[in-house]
Amino acid sequence: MGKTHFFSELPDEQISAARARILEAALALFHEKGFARTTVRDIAAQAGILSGSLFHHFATKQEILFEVMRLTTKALGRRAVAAVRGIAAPEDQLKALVLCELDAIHGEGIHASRVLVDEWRDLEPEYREHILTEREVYEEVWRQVLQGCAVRGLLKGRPPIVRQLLHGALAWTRTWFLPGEPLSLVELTDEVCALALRGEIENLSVKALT
Amino acid sequence: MGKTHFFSELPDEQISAARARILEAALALFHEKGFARTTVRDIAAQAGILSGSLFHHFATKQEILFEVMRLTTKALGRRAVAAVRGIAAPEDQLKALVLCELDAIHGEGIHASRVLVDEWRDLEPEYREHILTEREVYEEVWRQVLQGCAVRGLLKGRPPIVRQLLHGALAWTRTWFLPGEPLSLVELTDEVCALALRGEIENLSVKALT
DNA sequence: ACGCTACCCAAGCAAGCGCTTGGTTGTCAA
DNA sequence: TTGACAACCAAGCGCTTGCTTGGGTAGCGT
Repeated sequence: MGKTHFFSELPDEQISAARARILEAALALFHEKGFARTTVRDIAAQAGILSGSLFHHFATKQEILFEVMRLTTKALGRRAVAAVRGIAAPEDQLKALVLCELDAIHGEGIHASRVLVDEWRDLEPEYREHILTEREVYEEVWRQVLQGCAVRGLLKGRPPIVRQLLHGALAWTRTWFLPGEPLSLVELTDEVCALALRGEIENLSVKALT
Repeated sequence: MGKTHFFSELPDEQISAARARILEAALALFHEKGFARTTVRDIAAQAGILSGSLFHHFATKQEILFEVMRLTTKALGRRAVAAVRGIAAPEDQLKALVLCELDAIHGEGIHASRVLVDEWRDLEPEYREHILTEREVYEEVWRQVLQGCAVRGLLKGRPPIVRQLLHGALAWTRTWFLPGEPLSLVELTDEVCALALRGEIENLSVKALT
C-alpha cells in the first residue's frame, strides 16, 4: 500500500490531510475493485477511520467518486500540457502525448484511465458534465497535436477518429500490458505511433513476427 | 424493448423458452446498467415473472451473468469463423473481422463488447477461466488473419500487439460511435484497417481534416 | 479558564439486496 | 382419473449497504 501523493500536483487545490487520505484510499480501492464493490467501510478502514467519520468530510459516497475523478482529470490535463511544452515537431508531440497517457495508466499514483473509464457509468449524470468540462483541457491538447500532424500529412486518418481509436487502444492496455514484459512503455509508445502516423517504419525481422 | 433472438445462433445449445427470456432480459439490463446495478428483481420483471422464480432456472445471479457471457462469447466465435470463410486475401479477411467485431458491438441483440468487457470484473474468478477457453475460438481467428497479413508485410506492427491495440480501439467505439453519424460501420472499418495496414491510403481532402 | 470548532467513535436505522420457503397452478403421460 | 413434475407466486429471512445520530476529545484563540 505505497502512499501516493499525486494530489500535490495540484497546488491550486486546498485539501486537508484527512481529506487527502480518504481520497487516496478511495482511488486505490476504486482502481482495485471498482466503485460499486467498494463500501464506505472499506474506504474508511483504508484511511484509518470508521465509516461514519467519512461523512464529516464528504456528504455522500458519490461525492467521493466525483472528487477522485475531478482531481484525476485535472492532474491529467496538467500532465498533458507539460508533456508537449517545448516540443516543436508535431510527430514528437504526439509521441510525448501517447507516453503521457500510458504513464497515467501504468504509472504509480494516478491510475487515470482505470478510474475515469471503468467508473464513469457509476458517476451520477449530474456530476458528469463537470468532469467533461474539466477534461476539455486534456482533449484540447490532443486536438491541437493531431491537427498539427494532419496538416503536414503525417496522420493516417481524420484527427477526431484517430483520437478516439487511439484513446481506446491506450485505455485497453490496462488489461494486457505490463511495462517491461516484453515491451517498455517507450517501446509501446513507438508501436502505437507507428499505427497512427503515415510513413516508413523499420523492417521487422521474421522472428519478431511471432 | 425489441425482442432479440440471438440465442438461436447456437443450435447446439438446449435452452428452454423461459430460460431464454431471462437471459435476454439480463443481457439487455446488463448492457444498459451493468451487472452490479441490475437487481434480480429487475431481471425478473423484464422477463415477466417474480424475482423468486428466477432461482428455479438459475442457482445464483452470478450464474446468470456467466451464462450470458458464455453464450455471447460462443456466438462471437461463430460469427468470426463465418466472417472470414471463403475470403482469400488476408487484408480482406482483416476487414471482414473488424466489421464483424464492430457489428457485434453496435448491432442488435448481442452487445458483445459491452457485456464482455464492462462486466468482466464482476464475473467471479472461478467462472473466468471457462469464458477465456471459449473465447479462444475467436482469438484464434484473429491470430491467423493477422499472421497472414504479417507474413506478406502488410501489417504495421507485431501481430499480438496490433491485435490488442485494435481490440481496444474497437471496444471503445461503443462510447462515441453511432452508425451513420457521420460514418457508417463499413467506413469506420476502412478507417481502422488503414491504421493497421501498411500502404497507400486515398488522399484526404483538406476539408476532411476538420 | 473558557468556549469554539474540527475531528472522530460507538451504535444503529431504514432500505435494498440475493436468495429461501411453502404452497398453488397448469400440463401431460400412464 | 390420477400422479408427477416443471413453472410460478406470495411472503419474507438474513445480511449488507449508505448514511445518521449523539456524544466525546484534543487543539486553539482569547
